[in-house]
Amino acid sequence: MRLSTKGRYGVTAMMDLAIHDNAGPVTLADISQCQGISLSYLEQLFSKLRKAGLVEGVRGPGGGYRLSRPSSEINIAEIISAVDEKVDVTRCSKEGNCQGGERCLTHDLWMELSNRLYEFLSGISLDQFANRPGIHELAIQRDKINGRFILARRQAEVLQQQARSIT
Amino acid sequence: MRLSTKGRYGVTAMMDLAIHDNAGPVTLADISQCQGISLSYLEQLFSKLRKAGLVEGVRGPGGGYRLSRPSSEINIAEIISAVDEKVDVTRCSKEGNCQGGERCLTHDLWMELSNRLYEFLSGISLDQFANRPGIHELAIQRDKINGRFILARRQAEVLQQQARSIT
DNA sequence: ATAATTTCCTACTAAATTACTCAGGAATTA
DNA sequence: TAATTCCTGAGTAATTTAGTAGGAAATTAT
Repeated sequence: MRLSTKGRYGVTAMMDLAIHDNAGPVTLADISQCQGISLSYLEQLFSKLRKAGLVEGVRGPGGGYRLSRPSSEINIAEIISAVDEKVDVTRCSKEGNCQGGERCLTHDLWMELSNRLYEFLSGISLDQFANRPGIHELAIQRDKINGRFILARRQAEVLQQQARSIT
Repeated sequence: MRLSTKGRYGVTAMMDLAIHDNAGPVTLADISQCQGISLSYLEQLFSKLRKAGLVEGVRGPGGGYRLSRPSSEINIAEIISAVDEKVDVTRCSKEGNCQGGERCLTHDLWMELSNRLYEFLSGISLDQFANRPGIHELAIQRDKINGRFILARRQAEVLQQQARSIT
């Protein structure tokens, strides 16, 4: 059993979006800098996440990515199977050359196992991790260290809009 | 998330041992032929299974492998982590360059997730699959098709011993 | 004693996957 | 118009997977 870096990156990045969800879109440049993942690689991963309908991209300055659903409605299984290829079951299903029922036997075994695995992972939602006590504070603290002022930026935008409405 | 062929082969082969457990050691040649896995590759996998204390090898004619514990005391997690390398957690633990607590955050996330995953898989024992209704009959039927007379062979041995004890 | 059968061990290799880099295009905002 | 961001595709080095090859050591049957 292997939890590939691909899947890890995917979930970690989605965690990041979940934490900064109320503060506007998150840029891949920020995630790249904070987590030490190459920007282009992140772009490829997010291309898959977007195609799976998990995130939405916003182009242009001030843009970035945001979750397309609330984090309580996104589970780990979805993320991993969007980014990684799906768990593939026995050869049997591909080649279809079941010999005397034997192949079908192990086929069923793996079907059941991967189903149960999927069920298990889909029972864990993103917000279950993102909303754990103390995490938000930690995230803000870390953002400051990494020179990532997403919340401050958001606040500045709000103030600018207020200023505009006055003039 | 990927369930590598390595892990699949491992579990499938162990299933085979579990099913034929009461009929003496199972040769890798039999498994190789039945499941279409290369013999040398199986040998490598079983080397790992043996080092993990899951199977015992018996050399010479009539030899093979047998489970070193009853199949009810062997679980899927053990097999997979014996054959596959272990689930590795974030880079953090390796390089130890946690920046401002951020890396440690995702580290904890993955630790928890992989722990839960491991717990889940270790809750599924080998005999849970091997002793499902109808499987034993299917296995015997399949063995005949593949020219695999392990039960017959065992019976012959018993008869020979009886014959010897008479003379 | 010899031959056959099996595990056991090590080193090599082709194919696939992973984790990137690079080079640019398209949309949006300042 | 310039800057910023997403978006796309093509290429690439390192690693892993899945398998070959060749043999040594232990055991049993003849």
